[in-house]
Amino acid sequence: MGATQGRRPPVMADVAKEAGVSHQTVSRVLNEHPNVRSETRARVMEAIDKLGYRRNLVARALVTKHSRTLGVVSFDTTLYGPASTVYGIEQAARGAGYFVSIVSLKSIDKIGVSDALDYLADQGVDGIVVVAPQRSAAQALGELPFGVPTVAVEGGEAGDVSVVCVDQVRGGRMATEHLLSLGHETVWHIRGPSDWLEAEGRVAGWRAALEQAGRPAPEPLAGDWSPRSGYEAGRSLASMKDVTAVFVANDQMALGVLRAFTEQGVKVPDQVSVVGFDDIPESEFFSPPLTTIRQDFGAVGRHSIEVLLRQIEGQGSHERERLVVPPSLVSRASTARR
Amino acid sequence: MGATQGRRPPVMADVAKEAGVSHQTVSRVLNEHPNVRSETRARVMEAIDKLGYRRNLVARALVTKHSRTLGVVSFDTTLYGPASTVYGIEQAARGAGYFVSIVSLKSIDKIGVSDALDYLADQGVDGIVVVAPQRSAAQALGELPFGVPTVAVEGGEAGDVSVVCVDQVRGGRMATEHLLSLGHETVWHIRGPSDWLEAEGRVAGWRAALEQAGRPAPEPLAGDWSPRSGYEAGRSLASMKDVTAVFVANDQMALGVLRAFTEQGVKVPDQVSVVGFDDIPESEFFSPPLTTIRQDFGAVGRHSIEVLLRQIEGQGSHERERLVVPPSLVSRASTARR
DNA sequence: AGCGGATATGTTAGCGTTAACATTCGGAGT
DNA sequence: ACTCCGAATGTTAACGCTAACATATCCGCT
Repeated sequence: MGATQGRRPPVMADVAKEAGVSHQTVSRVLNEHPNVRSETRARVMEAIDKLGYRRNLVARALVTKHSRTLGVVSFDTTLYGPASTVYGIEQAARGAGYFVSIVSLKSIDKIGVSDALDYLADQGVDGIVVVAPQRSAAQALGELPFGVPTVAVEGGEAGDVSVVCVDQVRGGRMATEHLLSLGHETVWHIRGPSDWLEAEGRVAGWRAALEQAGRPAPEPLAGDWSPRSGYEAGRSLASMKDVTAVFVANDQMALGVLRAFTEQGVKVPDQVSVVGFDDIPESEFFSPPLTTIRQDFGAVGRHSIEVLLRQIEGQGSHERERLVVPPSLVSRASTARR
Repeated sequence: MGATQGRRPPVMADVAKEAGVSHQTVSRVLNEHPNVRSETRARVMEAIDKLGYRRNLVARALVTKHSRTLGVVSFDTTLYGPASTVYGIEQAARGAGYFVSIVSLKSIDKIGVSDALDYLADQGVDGIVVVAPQRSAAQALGELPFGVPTVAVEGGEAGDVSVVCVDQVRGGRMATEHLLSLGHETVWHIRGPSDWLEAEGRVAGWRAALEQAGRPAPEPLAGDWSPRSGYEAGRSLASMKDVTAVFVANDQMALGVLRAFTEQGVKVPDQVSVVGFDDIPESEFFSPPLTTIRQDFGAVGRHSIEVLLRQIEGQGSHERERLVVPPSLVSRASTARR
């Protein structure tokens, strides 16, 4: 007995005593303050090692008012797109020395997003990235809590915040132009849900490409991103005679389309060419391997963190940025010359 | 001038003054302490509303020593399995009033996991879930930081921690028995990487089922979970005459196998039956739709949080638990009677 | 009236860190 | 030798909250 060396983890004062300095000097060593004699520094480091001291980041956050934690709000991180984006965000954030706190929403309505933002703001995050691919989510960004810097990913013209997104319109255009360049008369489209900004963008690009080429735009078929909805749209398409090219708004639905065509004896790409969107890892091994538009989710994640950190660190400047990542065409065997 | 009503967010003392009570009473209201007159409570609530007060969780964490944050360490959350598990964890944690801080590792080596654990421990998390599907990751759980409660998901016989996992052996057995019951003489296997516990378990189940039926076990083919590796293994298999049934260790590789068989003119399920593992959303729309073993990732996530919270809240009890989630067979069109 | 014991509130003292200011010390400059 | 300055260190006071203890206040009971 005697010494109060309980199981309590050591604090700065313990290290200070061990090293024979004041706790403030320990703090200086930890924060790499220049004005510390290197001999003192060594002594402190030794004491830290000996005691197994770890600085208490909570106490630090209380006084500095920076938690070095970023919040991420996303929708269904089970899907490849959101999962990849969040992954990119997390990697970039950690690289910059920030923790990442995640909130995955089940349904992404305005209330859900607002709640999530409040929740994160309460926790004291230094900034927030909202992966807001739906219009309703983007709208929720209007009322942000208490000046927490925020960036929207895929957020369209979201409220008053910076946005990082993939150029969906351009992607839709690329897919369509690729098919037209192969000699197809026109291109059908299976679109995503109407409240998704990405779906809108892809439709717009598709329509623009057709218009520019002076081709008629058939009525787009509605899907919900799921393979099943693609399958159902595919069955409709299979029964029509004049369909030779289809641009499907994502790879999962394209898989459903391929399945439907296979069942109906429609040969891809001999009779119909198909282009998807996303380039999920499976696409290369569909039957046939799918031509698709690749989105660089990793880049989106990285950029969103860059923009956010710029906003956090450069306190004053309130200019909202808008960063657009270009998609790219990955040509495989599901498309052929007419 | 005069009043110091700057842009500074209000603190408890401000609310207290506004309501004409002490800050402690405000604290009691916030923490739903019973001994507060309902009239006082109302007055405090009103003041909170009026000032737009939000309690500072960092300060709270400093004094209570509980951050109400859980850490999650995972490997490549881009993959469907990990992504789904993490999603389940996050939902369950938030439901229980905890924040979730995520660290996604690129390569899951022992050092990576150790670093991640340190990192989270520094941040002051109340508990940690490690999604440790690789042996090397599970080993890193041996040296845990400073008594932070920890649960391993898919962690095998991980060090000294509780484990929640899917019964991989049983899954492998189910897949194999299903094929044998359809009249196949034996079942080939395309396995996952050897340092993955899940891969091992599935191999073991497959082997056990064959042994029990007194059938010869062919040498398993090696894969790395990717569709490409499945494709390559599939090409080998396609060139052999006596292959009529294949159990593939995950759905992505199974997709590659189907692709290879299609290319080689091998009909599934007429000539060869194929069973996968995971039941990813795409499997139902492969050509043909894939028979597979479903893992309930959501349940795994939920259970891991339950176990972890039990460990956090019931401080004393150190019994490590082991919770096994059963898989289930999803029968589709890629398997047929011999 | 007086007392015990809930019930409601206030006061004080930290939690472990950094910021701000105070102090000491060793030289360079005159 | 003396001043002055900057480098190195120490001391004190927050940060915003909860825990623990202290102080009313009210009620029923003898």
